[in-house]
Amino acid sequence: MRTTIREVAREAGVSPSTVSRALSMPGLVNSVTRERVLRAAQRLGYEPNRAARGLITGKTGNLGLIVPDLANPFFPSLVKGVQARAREADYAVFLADSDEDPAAESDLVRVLAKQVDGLILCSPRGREEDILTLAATTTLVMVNRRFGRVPSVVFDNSDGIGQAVAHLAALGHHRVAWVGGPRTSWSNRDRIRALRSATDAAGMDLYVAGHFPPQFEGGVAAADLIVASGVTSVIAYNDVMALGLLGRLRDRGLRVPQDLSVIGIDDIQMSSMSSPTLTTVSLTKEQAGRAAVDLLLSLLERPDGVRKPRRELPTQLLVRGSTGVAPTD
Amino acid sequence: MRTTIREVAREAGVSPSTVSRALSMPGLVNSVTRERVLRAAQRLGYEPNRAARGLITGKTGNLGLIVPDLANPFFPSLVKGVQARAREADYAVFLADSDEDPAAESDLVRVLAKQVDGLILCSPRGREEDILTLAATTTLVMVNRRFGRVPSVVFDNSDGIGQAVAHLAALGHHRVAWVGGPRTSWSNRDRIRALRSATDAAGMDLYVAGHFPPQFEGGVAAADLIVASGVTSVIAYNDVMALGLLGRLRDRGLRVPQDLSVIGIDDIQMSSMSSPTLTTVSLTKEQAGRAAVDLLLSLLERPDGVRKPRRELPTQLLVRGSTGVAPTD
DNA sequence: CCGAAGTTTGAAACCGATTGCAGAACACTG
DNA sequence: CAGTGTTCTGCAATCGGTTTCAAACTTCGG
Repeated sequence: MRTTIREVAREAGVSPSTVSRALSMPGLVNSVTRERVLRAAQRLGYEPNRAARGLITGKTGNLGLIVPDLANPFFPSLVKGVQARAREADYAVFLADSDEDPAAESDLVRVLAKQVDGLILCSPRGREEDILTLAATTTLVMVNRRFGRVPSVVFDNSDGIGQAVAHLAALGHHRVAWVGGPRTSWSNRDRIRALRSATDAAGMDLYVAGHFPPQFEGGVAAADLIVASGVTSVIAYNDVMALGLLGRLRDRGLRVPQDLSVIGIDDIQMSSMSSPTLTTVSLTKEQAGRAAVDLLLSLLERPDGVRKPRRELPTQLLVRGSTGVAPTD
Repeated sequence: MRTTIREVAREAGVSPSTVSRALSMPGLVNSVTRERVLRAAQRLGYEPNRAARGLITGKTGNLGLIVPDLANPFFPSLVKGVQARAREADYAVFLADSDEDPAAESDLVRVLAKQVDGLILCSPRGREEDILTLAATTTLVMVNRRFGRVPSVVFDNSDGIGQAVAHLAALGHHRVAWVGGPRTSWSNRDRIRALRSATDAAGMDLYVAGHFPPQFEGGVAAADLIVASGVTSVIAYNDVMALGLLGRLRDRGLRVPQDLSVIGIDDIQMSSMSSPTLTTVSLTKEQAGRAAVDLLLSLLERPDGVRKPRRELPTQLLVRGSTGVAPTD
């Protein structure tokens, strides 16, 4: 049986109220009494019961995190960041994986929302109105998506993709292809917009290969289109797809980067392990997790007066082995 | 403000006690009353407050899951399984990542243990006595490790590795190397034991290349030892290491599987995407997550009388592109 | 038709904390 | 020394459920 506040009170010779105050509003209790209480609590190994506290304060001390697919290597890093930051702030994290299923997602959200103080939601494809409804009743932060006044943490795709295009231009490339992710994904739209303006500015030709599932197979599927299009360089929606691309290109006997330069986005672990290693726009995924928690916590503290309910995280091109000078042909 | 049991009671014209009973012990209340209560609850969208319920029942309805490193592709699958099964049983899951740090781990455990009904622990390297102490005060299930009477879910390494050795033997290999994982990891010890008895039985020579970190770099580091040892085949502690091995072998100009056959263990996604694709001992990771939850829930129901507090999951060799007939030389 | 047994229901206590309110103790002012 | 503030502490109510206990009402056998 766990020790209760009453036992601590008895041990310290004070009332439970005093114990409660000594622990959570130390200023309100005489310093010698406080000392006595703290020692008693220490001696008995007392830790307040969160459920009981939550019952009266209305706070649970928990955060919820919903991701579409943990198997996608982007998310574990994010989760780690959320986890770590939440722990520092003494919050515990409920994790839910919606398996890319919007229906499951809204169920999860509904169940989870009741048990947490706030939610972090990665829902690249959920309907905007659903999210708005949710945001009206729950404190939430979106990751990797932005619309309306919903607080969010996103990456500065523009900057990273700008760097990538500049890198390709510097290597003498004039034609670049885009291997797109899911049509409905916010970040896919954001990235292609960024890419368009970068290639326009650099005077490069852009070939858009359309939309593919954001998995290895998606990259494989896109490869032949890319080759046929006659570009000398390609940027993929994410690293996993870029790796699929590399695999298929190798199978077809094309050399990367001699024949074709390839750039991914994300900087997942595997991208430094492929051969050639993958040049990629690195996203600070753990940072994003931490930032989302920070934002959420400040929203919980003062629901209205948060200066910047939208955070944008830096991105950085990492040049590795999959990009090289354009073929002279 | 959420609707409380009292509002439902008023709406249905009964007392709160009756509402409580109608919902959680339906047999104890008259069927027409029950109907009325259920309809009222429905109408008001009532959902019991878990904290309040937990306060009196002593149950939280939550499970805790502690993994050493989410970035290791083995774990996301496990987490998904745990998640999915827990949701079916109407439990929520607290996830904690200990970052491979045993000290952090015991902190996490202590914090988490108070907020959950039971814990699932993946702690390949934690001290046995710590885990035993913990098991004495908390209902817990270990995954991928087994000792004492602590309930556990493990894989049948023996079978899978037996299949791998038989496969190699059938291809004409007589010498096989083992690329070991962390010295202190339980599954590493279990696997090498299984491998020893399989190679002995098959009359094959076994070269043990020692211990390496269970990451890509570990496989890279082991590669040259393997080559120098003159074996024709190699089994790695896990897929990530096997991929590292493949990478380094390619860099050195060796052909897989013509010069050397490589087998991994885990069947992570990436292993079907490498080139060559990786022959591997497939572990049913999601199954393991589900099994751990099942075991945990049955332990919670009847703390003593669980027939089999240790579950062993099947393993299956998947033959892909990285194994072939032994070089004739 | 009465008493015993069985059903249903509600009142009230309780889980373990927090907090509004009021009284006690003490210091300070005039 | 009375009067007025401060500071500190305890009582009791409260959060939203569950559960014990007993009362009220049925049902049934004799």
